[in-house]
Amino acid sequence: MQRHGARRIGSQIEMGVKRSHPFCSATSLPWHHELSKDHQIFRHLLEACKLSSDIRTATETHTRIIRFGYGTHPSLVASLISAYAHCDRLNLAYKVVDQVFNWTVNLVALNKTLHSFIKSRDSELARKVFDKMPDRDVVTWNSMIGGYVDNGRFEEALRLFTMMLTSNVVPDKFTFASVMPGCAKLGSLPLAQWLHQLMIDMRIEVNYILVAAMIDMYSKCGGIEAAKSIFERVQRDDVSIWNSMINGLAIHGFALDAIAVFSKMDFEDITPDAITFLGVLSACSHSGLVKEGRHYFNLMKSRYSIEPQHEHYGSFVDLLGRAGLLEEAYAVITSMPIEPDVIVWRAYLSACRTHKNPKMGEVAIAHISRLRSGDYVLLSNTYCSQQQWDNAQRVREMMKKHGVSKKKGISWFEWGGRFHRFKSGDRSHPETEPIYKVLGGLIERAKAEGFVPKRELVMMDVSEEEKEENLCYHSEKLALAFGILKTGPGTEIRISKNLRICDDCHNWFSLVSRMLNRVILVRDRIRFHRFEGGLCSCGDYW
DNA sequence: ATAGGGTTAG
Repeated sequence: MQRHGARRIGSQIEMGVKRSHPFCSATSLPWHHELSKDHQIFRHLLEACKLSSDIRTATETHTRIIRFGYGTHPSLVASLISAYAHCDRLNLAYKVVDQVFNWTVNLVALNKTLHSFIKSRDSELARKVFDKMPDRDVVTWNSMIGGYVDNGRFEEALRLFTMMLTSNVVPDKFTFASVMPGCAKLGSLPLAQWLHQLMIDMRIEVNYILVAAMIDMYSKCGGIEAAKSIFERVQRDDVSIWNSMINGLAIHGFALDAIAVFSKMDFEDITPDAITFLGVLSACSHSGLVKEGRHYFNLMKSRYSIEPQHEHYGSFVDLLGRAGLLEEAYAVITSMPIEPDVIVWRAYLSACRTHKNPKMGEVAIAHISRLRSGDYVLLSNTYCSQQQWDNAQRVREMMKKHGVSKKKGISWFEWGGRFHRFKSGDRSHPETEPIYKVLGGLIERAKAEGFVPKRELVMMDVSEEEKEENLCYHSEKLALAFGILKTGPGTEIRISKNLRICDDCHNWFSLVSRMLNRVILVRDRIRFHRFEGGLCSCGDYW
C-alpha cells in the first residue's frame, strides 16, 4: 500500500526518473543517523521553498530526495510536509504522511509534522495525522489541543484534553496555557474552576503566562471576582497580567476599576504597552467615559511614546461615536497619521447606526472595500432607524445580489455538562415544547407589565435574527427560557451569545430579571450584561 | 517540537 502511494507521488514529480523504486532502497537506510552533511542541502532547499511558497522547486526537490534514497528520512519528511503545507498543498503533505508514517520513529520530527498541519489551519487533517501517530508525547497532545483552540474548535479542544487525562501522558504548563483560552471562549465558569483545580492538584508551576491566561479565563467566564482575587494574590511582575485584569474589568463594565488598576501600574513599576491601552480605551468606551478616554488616548503617546495603531484609533472612534460625537470622530479619522482602515470605518459606521445618521453611514461604507454581512446589516439598520424603508430595501437587494448572508446568531446555556445552543426561532431542542411554554408565559407576563416590543426592530427585514416569528423568539430568549426551566428560583442564570444582544432582548431581560427576581448574566460578543432588579450593569449604554 | 494578554461591525 505504501509503495503504491509512493509511486503516485513519485509519478507526479519524477519527471522521467524511473530507474528504481525510490522507497525500496529508502526503507533500509539507518534513519537514526543524522542526515549526512551533503544532504543537509535538501533541508535548506525546502526551507527556501517554504519561505517563498515555491511549490515547483519543492516538488523537484522531493524528486531528488527520493532519488537519493532519502524519501523517508524523518527530518526531510518533516521539511517536505512543512514546505507543502506552507504552499497550501495539504493533499501532497498528507500523501507524504501516508507513505512514511510507519518508518518514522523520531517523535520530534513527527511533532513537527503535526505542527505543520495545525499551522495550515485544517484541524480535521491535523487530527488525522494525530490519530495516525504511533507514539504521542506531551508536545503532541499540546499541539493538537492548541490547534483546535486556534481553529475555534473549543469543545473539541476540551474533549481532547479530557482524553489526555485518561492517557498515559501528563499535562504540563503548555497544556493549560492552550486549554485555558479555549475555555475562555466557551465562557464556562464550571470548566474554568475545574481547570484551575486541576492545575493545583497537578502541582503545575504557574508563571506569568498562566496567570494572565487564568485571569482572562475567569473574566471571560463571568468569574470576575475570582479573576480579581487571583490578581490580588499573585506576583504581578508582567504587563500581560495587568492587561488581562484591565480587560477583564472592562468587559464587565467596571471602567473605573479598570482605570484604577491602570493607575496602580505606576506604583508597581510596570510599563503599560499598546494592549494595555486597548483595554483602558474599551473600558472608557463602554461606559461613556469620553473625557477619560481622550486623556488616555493622548497619554499613550505623550507619556509612553506608544504610537496609536489602527485598533487604538478604532477604539477611540468607537468611544466618541458611541457618545454621539460623530463630528469629532470623523475629524479623528481624517487627521490620522496612518491610513484609516476598515477597523476605524466600521467603528464609525456603527456609531452612525447608533445615532441614526444614514448619510454619514454611507460615507463610512464607501471606505470599506470588502463589505461583510455585518456592514450591510449596520447600514440597513441605519436606514430603518430613519424610516427610510426604500433604502433599507436596496441594501437588502445588494446583499442578495452579492450572495451575502447574515451571520447566524447563536446563544447557549450550559447545563448538565453540555452546551445547549439555540438559534432564532429554533425548534430543534428536545425540550422545545416546555421551553416555548415558559417563554410564552413570560411574554404574556411582560405584556401585562406594559412591555412593548421595539417596533423599529420588528419592521426591519434585515434585522440580524429576523425570522417570520419576529423578535419574540430570538436565540437569547430561548436560551433564557431553557435556563429558567432547568434552574431553581433565585439562582443566577448565565447565557452566552456570539453576537451582540439586541435592543429588544436587552429591555426584555431587564424586565424578566425584575419579574422573576433573578440575576441574569449575559455575555455577548464583546461584554457582559448583568441584569438585576430591572436594571442592567451596562446602564443601557453599550 | 508545543504556551499568555488586545483585534471593528452585526
